[in-house]
Amino acid sequence: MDRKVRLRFAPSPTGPLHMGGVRTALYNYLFAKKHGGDFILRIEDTDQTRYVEGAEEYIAESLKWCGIIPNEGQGYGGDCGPYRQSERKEQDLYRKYAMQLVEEGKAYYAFDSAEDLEQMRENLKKAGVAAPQYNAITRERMQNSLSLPQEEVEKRLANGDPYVIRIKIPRNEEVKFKDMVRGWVVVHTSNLDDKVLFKADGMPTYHLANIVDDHLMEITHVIRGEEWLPSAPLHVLMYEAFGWEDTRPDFAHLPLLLKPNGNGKLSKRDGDKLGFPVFPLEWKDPKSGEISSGYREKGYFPGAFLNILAFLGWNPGTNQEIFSLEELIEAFSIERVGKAGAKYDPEKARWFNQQYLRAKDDKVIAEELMKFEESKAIIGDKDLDYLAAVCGLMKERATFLKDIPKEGNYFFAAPAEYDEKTVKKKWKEGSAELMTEWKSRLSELESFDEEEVEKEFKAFLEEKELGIGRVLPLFRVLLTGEGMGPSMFAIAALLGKNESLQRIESGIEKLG
RNA sequence: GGUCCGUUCGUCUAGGGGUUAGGACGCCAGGUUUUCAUCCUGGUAACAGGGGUUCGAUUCCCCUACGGACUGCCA
Repeated sequence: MDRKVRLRFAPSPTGPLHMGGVRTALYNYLFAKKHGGDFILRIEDTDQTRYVEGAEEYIAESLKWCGIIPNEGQGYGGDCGPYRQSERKEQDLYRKYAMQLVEEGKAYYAFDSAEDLEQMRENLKKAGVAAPQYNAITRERMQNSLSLPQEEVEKRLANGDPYVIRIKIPRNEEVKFKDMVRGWVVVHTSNLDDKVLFKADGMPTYHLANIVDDHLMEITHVIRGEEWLPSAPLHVLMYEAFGWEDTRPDFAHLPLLLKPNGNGKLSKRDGDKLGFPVFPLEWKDPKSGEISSGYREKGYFPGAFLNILAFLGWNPGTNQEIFSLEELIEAFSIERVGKAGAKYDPEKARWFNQQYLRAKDDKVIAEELMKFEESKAIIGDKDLDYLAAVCGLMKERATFLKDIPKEGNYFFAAPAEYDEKTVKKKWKEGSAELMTEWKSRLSELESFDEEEVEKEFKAFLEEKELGIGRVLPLFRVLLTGEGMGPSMFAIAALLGKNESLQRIESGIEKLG
């Protein structure tokens, strides 16, 4: 087979995409790009009852922010559209395929109501059956085109009685397929039930829509979460029923993302409870108005976010950990995806972002910083060059972009208060005089750059016969209000002569 | 309950029949630094348990335990 590699990401717009979903999208994207293939975005909105306002837009925006750009699909065009399943349904596409299976005896009509089904399950449970199924045995007692006389079926159909179409799972067969990450998986058909393929509302279920669309869109590889593993045998059976086994995509089921502490998979609820986002972008629930934080708003770089995600379940087999998207494409291979669930570690996520921050150009950081309103409020009208210089000094000690103006607020305004601990420890009798003297020394300086200030300071120390620890903290606290920070001489130089002198003066006044 | 999937330092993981079981995050200690951070050096810490197979098993097989997913006219 030398078909063109084509992968799709097929989320359903039932809420914001969470980080596990983004990882699935990423792996699909990486695999596609690695093999020179297509990456398609398809919207699986066959459940009208679960439609959530804004969710589809959220998905699109999230992928854009991450830089996972489909080259085909909803919002991107292509020859296999529409890419929204609710629109494909309009063409009666899915009904046609479901009917094909009915006509071939591989699927059947079922007329049972929700109550009937509930009743059946309850009865079976009472009888000691732990997992009641609609299957080869129970369907005999239900109302369907396999159990009812043909005239009755035709009558009901003609009558317009609501019905669904169920797949007729073959008896006593082994379903076998080779998962790209797990190897051979074998399931006996006696454990499978007659899943609904086509719903009473005229919509296909996930299973039907998924298989039909993957086939029509010529998908070659399906990479999805482990939660789909149990229904993979059903899908294999469906490809066989349709006679599409030759072009059936290969499957890969990804390990789940687990919550950092305790057990269970990472859920939407965990994030803000445990102090980290689970969503790429901030999300406001349209109904409850509840806000969930996002990586973007928290200050993560999209590249760092992707890097974090890539390493949750995959590794390159080398010691390299920092990968650009291009490098990920180059290095990715599905064989190196692990089988076990990965606990998400927010600490390591922060480390990744720190690495990205450090590697970035000061000017780029400065520009990106201006995108955050809260940062802009601190920065004020300072120009970009100044801001870039601040970033240069601060980025080594920051994890997020926004830390820079927050922790370096003294670059933008004179300190309003002075670090208590430092003042208590260092500001003593004679400190005011000492600093006044230092101030006059500074005022005589002709060029006020880092080297000059440092040279002058050293000379001052020597004259006074004082240790650096006696004087520098005073200088720092007057200029910044802090007891720690980057090089004092660089700070002074950046603030400039006037501002520095002024701060010393007003500081001395306040501290006495 | 049933079916399926999984199990190497606290976490992400490499490795794989004979290794001092490697790296990264975190943590700890030391060095550098005016301070904090960075940076450097070092340290802490793991093959779930039990049976096989084998000269030898963490690696292969089986069982147990534990964890997870699924078990909807949801996806």
